[in-house]
Amino acid sequence: MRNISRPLKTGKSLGNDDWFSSQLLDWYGFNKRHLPWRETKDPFKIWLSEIILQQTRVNQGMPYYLKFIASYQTVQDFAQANLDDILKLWQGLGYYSRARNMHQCANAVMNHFGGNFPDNYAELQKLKGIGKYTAAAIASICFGEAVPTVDGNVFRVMARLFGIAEDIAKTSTFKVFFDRAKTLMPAGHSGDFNQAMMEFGAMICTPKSPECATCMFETHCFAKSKGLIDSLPVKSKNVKVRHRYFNYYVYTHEGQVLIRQRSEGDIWTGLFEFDIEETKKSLKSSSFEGGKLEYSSSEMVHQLTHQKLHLRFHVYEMRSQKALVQVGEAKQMLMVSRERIGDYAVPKPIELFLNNEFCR
DNA sequence: CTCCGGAAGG
DNA sequence: CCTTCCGGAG
Repeated sequence: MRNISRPLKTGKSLGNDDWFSSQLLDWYGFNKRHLPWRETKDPFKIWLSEIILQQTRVNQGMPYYLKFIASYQTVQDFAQANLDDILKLWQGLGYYSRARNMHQCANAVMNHFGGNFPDNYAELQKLKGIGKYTAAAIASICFGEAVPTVDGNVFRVMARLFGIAEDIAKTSTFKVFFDRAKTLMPAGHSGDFNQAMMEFGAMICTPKSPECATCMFETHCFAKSKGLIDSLPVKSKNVKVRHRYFNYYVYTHEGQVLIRQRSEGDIWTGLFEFDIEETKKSLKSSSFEGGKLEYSSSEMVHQLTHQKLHLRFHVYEMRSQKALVQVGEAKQMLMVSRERIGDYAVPKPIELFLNNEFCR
């Protein structure tokens, strides 16, 4: 990438008229990454990319964006798709409610807006999965509306440059950043300005070890001059991790296996898994008497922000096909062949088990 | 291990 | 206002 950071003219201050935005847009023009969703203003593609990029870095989201665009060219295609197929494409990306909300959103666009996304900030926010951030992204990029996208990057860039020390975890702080960002937006360039702010936060003003040496705002940056780079933005946190113990029972017979779709109200809604017994304390050794225990895996740990999952897999070989069918009916499970498990969306640790231990 | 991050639901 | 939803990077 070219480094086009330029020294600042003297006598200018950040946030003064459009000096800040012209510097930022200049930097963006030379240094932006050329990403597929930056080649279009199609609301469907912008919507898709923005939902994928929520809580997800570009490098991780890219293959998913390409898969989705290859499978669904329009919001109509997406709306008509089967939710299970969408979840399968989404597998591994996390926060699966995003995929379910997208399906609802696409159907609302078809049924209430004639297949066209609404063209403004307020209406966009009425759609499932579209909040203030995504509505601002679509409204500014696709329709030129002057609304700022305040995401983690924007919080960080502005908190550091301007020395805004309000706690970004508090809801009320959002308006402080939103209003300030809006005053900085250059007329007629809201989409590029928003993308430039976020790109700058992702490439230069990063959470850890930002590239202050190549930053064109270095000499005017509040945090840099005060030595507060590592303490801005201010973000309170209250993380208490809950331990959970998932005992999985994998019932098999001659290449057939039983799986079940997870219901609402917990993690991994809509994804498939094996028969599960959740225990309070530690994992159980084994408990199923209906088949021959072939194998028990070692404990697998899967760390989420608020949960630490302890998983163990017990593989049982049933005596007969009939026995397997009976268990499946009793436990309301679906019988599939090992080769077809890949057609179903599964959580990350199940995918790891399948790839590393079960289907080898 | 810790940290990061939009939207929904309570 | 607070908590929950997920996986990857450092």
